[in-house]
Amino acid sequence: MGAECHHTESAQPGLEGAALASAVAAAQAQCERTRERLTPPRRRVLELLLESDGPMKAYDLIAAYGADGEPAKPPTVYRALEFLERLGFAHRIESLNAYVPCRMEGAGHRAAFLICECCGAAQEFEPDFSAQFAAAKTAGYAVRTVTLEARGLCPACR
Amino acid sequence: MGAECHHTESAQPGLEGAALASAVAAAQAQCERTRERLTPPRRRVLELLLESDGPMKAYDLIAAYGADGEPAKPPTVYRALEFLERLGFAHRIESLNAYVPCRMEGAGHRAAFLICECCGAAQEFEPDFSAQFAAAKTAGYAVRTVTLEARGLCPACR
DNA sequence: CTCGTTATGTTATTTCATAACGCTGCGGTT
DNA sequence: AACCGCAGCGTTATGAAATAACATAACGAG
Repeated sequence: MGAECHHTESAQPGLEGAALASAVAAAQAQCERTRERLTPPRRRVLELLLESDGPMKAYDLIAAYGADGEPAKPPTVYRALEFLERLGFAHRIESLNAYVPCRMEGAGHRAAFLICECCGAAQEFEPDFSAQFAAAKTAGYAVRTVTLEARGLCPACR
Repeated sequence: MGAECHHTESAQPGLEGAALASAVAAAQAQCERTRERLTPPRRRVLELLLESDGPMKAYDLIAAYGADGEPAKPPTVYRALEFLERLGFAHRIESLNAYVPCRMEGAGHRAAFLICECCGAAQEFEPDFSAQFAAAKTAGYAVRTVTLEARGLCPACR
C-alpha cells in the first residue's frame, strides 16, 4: 500500500489482537450456521486479509501465508479466496487483481469500491442500482452480479 | 465466444467489408482532428476488435495479428490497446481480461457493460452515476473513472 | 538537417491463475 | 464398526496475462 504517497495514517488500518480474533470468530460462527467449514487455510487467508492495511495481491498472500516464512502453494490460496468470496467474507477487486476482506455487515450484499489511486486504499460501499439496470431488464437481461469500481483520490490524498 | 451456448446468431456480429472500412476511417478522421496517429499496429488491432463477434483476449489479438498467420509480439498489441483505450476506441473489460471496440457514439463517455455468462457477448451501455457517488463526493472523494460490469444472461440466452 | 519526441521491434521476465492427480478426513448409511 | 461418497488439501506442472528494459526508426518543429 501507499506506493505512491507518504501519508502516515492508513485509511483502513488492519485488525490486530482482539479485534482480529473477534472478526475471525464471527466468520467461524457464520460458517457453523450454514454448515460451511472454516478450515485452516481458509482461516489463515482470512486473517491475512483482515490484518492488512489495504488490498492484497494473491501472491502477497502466498508469500505471507506461513507463520515461519514458508510460502503457500498458489492453489492453496486461490482455493481459500474462492471460498471466502463465495461466503461474502472477501471480495476481489478486478481492476487491481487484489483482494480485500468484506467490511460490510451481513452477507449476500453487493460490493462496490472507491479506490484511491494515490494511497491504494479501497473503501467498500453499498451501491444503489435501483435505476441503473431498469432499461436492461426491460430489454430482457437478467442481471446476476455487478462489479462497480470507482477510481480517484480519497479525502486524505487530495 | 459462445463457449457455453450454441445460439447461431451472434448478439454483436463483427463488422466486415464496407462497414469495417467506414469504422476505421471514422477513427482515422478523429485521430487527425486531435493530432493523434493511427499507426499500422494501432489500426490493425482496431480492425481485429471491430471484426470480432465479441470480446477478444489480448493473446487472441496477438495470435490473429499477422495477415499471414504470424503472431505479434505482446508489447505491440498491449501498446496498441493502451492507445485505443486512451482515445476511447476500445474498452477493457476487467472481469474478462478482454477488450471490445467502443460501440457508442462520441468519445470521452463512460463505458459500462452487460456481459452474458452464456454466450459471452458484452453489450455496452451508458451508465448513469448521477446519484451513485453523491455520498462519496460529500465525503471528499474525487472520482476520476468508474468501471461498471454487470453479469447475467442476455435475452437470447434466457 | 538536427534535435527532441513518439512509436516500434525485440528479448526476456514477471505476475496472475488454473489443470490434473492422488491422498486425507469428515459425515452419513447400514 | 465398516463402508462409501465427497469436500478439501497437497503437490507438480503449466498456462495465460502483462510488463521491463533497451535498441532502432519515424515524425515534426525549429
